[in-house]
Amino acid sequence: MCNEQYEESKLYQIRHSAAHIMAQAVMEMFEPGEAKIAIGPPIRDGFYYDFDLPRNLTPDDLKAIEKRMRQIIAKKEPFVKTVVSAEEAKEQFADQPYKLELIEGLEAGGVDEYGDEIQGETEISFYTDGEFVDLCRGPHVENTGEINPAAFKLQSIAGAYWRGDEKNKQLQRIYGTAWETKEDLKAHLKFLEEAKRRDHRKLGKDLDIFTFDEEVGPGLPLWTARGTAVIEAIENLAYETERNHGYRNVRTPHLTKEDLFLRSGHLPYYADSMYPPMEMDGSNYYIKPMNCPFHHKIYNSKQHSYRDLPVRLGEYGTCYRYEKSGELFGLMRVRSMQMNDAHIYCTPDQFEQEFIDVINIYLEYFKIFGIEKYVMRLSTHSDKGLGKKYVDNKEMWVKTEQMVRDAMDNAGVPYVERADEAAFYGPKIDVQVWSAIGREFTLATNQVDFAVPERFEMKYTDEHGEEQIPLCLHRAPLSTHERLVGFLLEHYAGKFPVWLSPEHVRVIPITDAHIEYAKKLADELYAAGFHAEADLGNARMNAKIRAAQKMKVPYMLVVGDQEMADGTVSVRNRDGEQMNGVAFAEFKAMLAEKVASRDAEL
RNA sequence: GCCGACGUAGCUCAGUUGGCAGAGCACCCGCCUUGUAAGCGGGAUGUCAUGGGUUCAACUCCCAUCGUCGGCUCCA
Repeated sequence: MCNEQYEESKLYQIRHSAAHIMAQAVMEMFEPGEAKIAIGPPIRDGFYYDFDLPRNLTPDDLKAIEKRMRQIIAKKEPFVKTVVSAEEAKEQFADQPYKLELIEGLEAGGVDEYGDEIQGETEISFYTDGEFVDLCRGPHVENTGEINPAAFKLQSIAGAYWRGDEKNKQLQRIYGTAWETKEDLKAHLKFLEEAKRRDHRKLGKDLDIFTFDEEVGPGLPLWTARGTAVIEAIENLAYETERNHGYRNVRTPHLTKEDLFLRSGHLPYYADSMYPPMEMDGSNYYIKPMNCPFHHKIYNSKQHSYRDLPVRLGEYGTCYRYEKSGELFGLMRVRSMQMNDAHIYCTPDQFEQEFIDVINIYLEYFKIFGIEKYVMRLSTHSDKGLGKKYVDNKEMWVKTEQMVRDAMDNAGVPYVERADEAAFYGPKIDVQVWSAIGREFTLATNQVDFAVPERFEMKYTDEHGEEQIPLCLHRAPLSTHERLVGFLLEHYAGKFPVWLSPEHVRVIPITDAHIEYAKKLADELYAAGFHAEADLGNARMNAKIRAAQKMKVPYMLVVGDQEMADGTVSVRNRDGEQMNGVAFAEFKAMLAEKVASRDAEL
């Protein structure tokens, strides 16, 4: 459901009304004037309300609040709208500082009670149900009885900064979910359970892809042999694709003197998210949080003619960023990451083609991975951020943003624009994707950099023999290994296509008599470059098949007397399809073709 | 970093008012010699996250630290 439809739906009113009823129930828990209320909008699947309370809420409180909400619902109190003047509003909420701030915002105009910009006349209104009055533009259901008492549930308590600013006071937020029917609620809770099963953190453990260890440190994943197999398949794809698009690979160190990051301009902006420096021989050395400046130095290591451009330097570089502890999230936000990085140096004339070529690389990858739902987002600067978040050069911002728009429009690639989301050195196209369980991620990025080439004094000689400054593109179509594998685990629910699979094939002997043969086949497959294992454990064949199924191994080779006698295998795929009497050489050839083709089907 | 919850075997989890640390799966051993999603029997498995404290006695109560999770903030 798109936003506009949602905002006009009954469900939206139900959730909005449930938020009011919840606030009412919370207010009743405290002495008059003790509980301060902030805002409480509907959100996807539910609603929340923010409170400033004399004590912290506990999970037990949620049960009591739910109970009280059901009592309010039973009263069938009508929701009544009253349009008031700013003065009346201030009088009503004299002891509610957050509401007063909102009213002042409404009075000043241009901003609604959630801080979003609004157009047209600002009308201040109340919604009243029973004893409870809230500053609200509505709409709501007719009366509290329209909320199904069996179709809502309070879910969690969280801290949330007033107006989303960490300099402000942190409020207590209660999240709830509300639906029209009990069945809808049950379905939603079931979906949440299902999402847990498809969570990359669980799948990563079950499928033995990666692990974290407290002694190693938070946000520092360890890739197992199986995980590394997946990563290497991705790297092969990247190297092959980039080769086809004219990239050259480079390699750079993990450490550098601070001078480099001072020149790049990163240090003043990002020192907080870098690991602290190591002092050595009178210099401060930093572990690299990005690869860019190294590539710039490689560009600068020799002269360039316009005839050499574009120069495209690629590297799967490992970077380290000190993400704040609360920001870490499985493989999706980590402190060590290997980026599918590359920098393209080109003339302004070449910009459009280069930019679109990067977009085309995305599209190639999305096709291979079967990623159908994505949104390209053009992130632009904001004037208020100039000189702070953004390089202070408005002319270049406006110019490069238009260059990106033109490139996207001319290529016919749809995108949305979002202001105040750019990198500090230029506008960018981020690609948002959604995993199978609905989680949104920025996967790929394609960034224009008009600032750094000048800082690094990068040059090329044009056809008139004059020195020019190139443009730079930063791009990471496959994101980082960490984020991509995390995403793909959820995207495929662990059922990797054969070419990406951590284990292509598992050989299963039927009895002890076939162990040697099974081992021989697995060794031969491994030597031929496949990820092959033999299950030689003390268990029945059926149990071994079950184990392989649970690991989502695409192919199982079951071998017994028959197969040993005639040099064949019984091929079973993870969809349960079975082919008996396949010559081993034939299977090997089929697997080789399957892996090379990157075919999604078994 | 902030608010809150949680941390017991490799995994998933139980553990009563403070009184001998448990189950299933996995693992190891044995039996069976098996034909496409769990054969049977036996066995080993713990710094109850870490460090303090209270107590005759702490997995259990208190404090601190570390880590994870749900959010907020952030994501070059």
